[in-house]
Amino acid sequence: MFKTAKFSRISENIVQQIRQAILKGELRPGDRLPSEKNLAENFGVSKASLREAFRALEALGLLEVRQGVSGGAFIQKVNLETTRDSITNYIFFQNPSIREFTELRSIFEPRIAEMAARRITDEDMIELEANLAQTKKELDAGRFSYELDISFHGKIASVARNSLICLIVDSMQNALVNIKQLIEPDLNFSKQVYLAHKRVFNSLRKRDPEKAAAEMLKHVQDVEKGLVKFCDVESHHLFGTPKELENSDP
Amino acid sequence: MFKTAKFSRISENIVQQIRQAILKGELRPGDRLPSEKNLAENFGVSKASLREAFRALEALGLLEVRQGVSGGAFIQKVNLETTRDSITNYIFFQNPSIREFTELRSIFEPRIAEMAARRITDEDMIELEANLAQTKKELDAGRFSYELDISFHGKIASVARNSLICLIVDSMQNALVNIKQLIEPDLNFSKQVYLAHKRVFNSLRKRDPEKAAAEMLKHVQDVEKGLVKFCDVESHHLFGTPKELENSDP
DNA sequence: AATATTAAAACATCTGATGTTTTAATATTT
DNA sequence: AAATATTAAAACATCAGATGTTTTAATATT
Repeated sequence: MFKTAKFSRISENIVQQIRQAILKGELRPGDRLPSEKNLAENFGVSKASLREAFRALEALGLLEVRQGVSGGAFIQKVNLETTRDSITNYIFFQNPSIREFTELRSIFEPRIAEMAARRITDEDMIELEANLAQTKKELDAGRFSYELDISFHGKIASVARNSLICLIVDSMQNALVNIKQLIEPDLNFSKQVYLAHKRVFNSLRKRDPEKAAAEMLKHVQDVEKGLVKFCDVESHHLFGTPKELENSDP
Repeated sequence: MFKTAKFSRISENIVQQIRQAILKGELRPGDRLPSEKNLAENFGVSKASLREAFRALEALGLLEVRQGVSGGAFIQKVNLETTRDSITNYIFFQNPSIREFTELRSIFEPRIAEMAARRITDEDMIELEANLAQTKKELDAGRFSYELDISFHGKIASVARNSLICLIVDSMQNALVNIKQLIEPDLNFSKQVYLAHKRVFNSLRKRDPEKAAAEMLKHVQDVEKGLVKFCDVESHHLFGTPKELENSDP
């Protein structure tokens, strides 16, 4: 099934062969690879090298290795979390300004809200309402839940019925959490977010695309203002000033 | 510097410790970790386990390991390619419909063109012009270059001066290539793309945001029509029908 | 000063032994 | 017969140590 490993690093060669087999459709989610011992023999490499390849494939989200008698290496569908984490890593080093961030969100969040207003079902509304109720509860207890914030935007994205959009929204939201968690949660800010979410929801309930888009745009822009206020006002960057991230030799 | 490794899989534990150290700013791009031997001793693990962790970190784009006397494990900035490949993997399994794809591109490509029209410099124009000239040359030779297509959209995204937008455009464009390469390049389609790019460029040159947005929207929608025509019209999915991707037991 | 040689640092790979997890199969009990 | 407990084997996890390869800084030579 596989060619003998050659070229530079063996594990990398194996990773590429398996990734290609997946992209070509020869290996599919759920498929189990032969046992370490057998596969190492097939590839003509040692167990150690094969295991290094497995760790890389796991990091990419393409493989899951389980112990036990019915265990082994199973091909996996790459999931949202893996992809989002990769994007978060990238954004961390890119260290975009809050302006860049808001610019992007201003582009797609209103459009998503618009789409959601057209496509929302009664079940979706129930879920969003539950989210708002929970958020209110947290707020009354003096807390702000990042999970609920992510989940609100994520739910709207999912109502738009577009998996690509879901990925982007989730990733951006996730990156935002990384900054928000560094800030002491300001209760007034939290309340503003809650009220904005509520206004968006009301527009969705009325199935009013234009209003939904307008409310969402305002929300995104208000969040930016909040972020700029809390963050290092000099830098306006999410993960510290660019200078701090420059390379240093001790 | 590092705690002794505990919990489930040792390599995963090490990956998390190093990733956290990076996100906390304790490790920065260019930093060199101690040698395999020393670091394994520090962590209290075997060389094999440490190497597995290294392979995972390399897959995530966070580390580069080099051989030789001045070699070692160096922390890296996660680059665009790594992130884009991760997104491509996700999109492969998600297998979005061409409609979803176009829907997303319709949202941001026009806005990007609009931004580019406001921010474009003379140097940018020269680069775009060179891209068009090359595309024309290829076209006259009866060829169509995916690289040039990617590069055109990528360049406009870069003119918008927003790294997040660059990532998204590049990723989507990259995923599109995966499908386009499966299709025999239709010369008429190629020519349409070229002419559309030219119209977008002309709007940018005139620094006319509205026109640029309108031309770009039309281009994206025309590309969809082309894709739908070439692809399996039944499925309208980029990577084969969803049925084909279902799990199978041989 | 330029070039060739060399030696050492650091990773790359392999082998084989031992330990741990998981579960299917079996045995036992109720 | 059904529920429960036991067991054994499959498969991965980890380790230790030997050997090989790459790369380059240091040295020697021209």
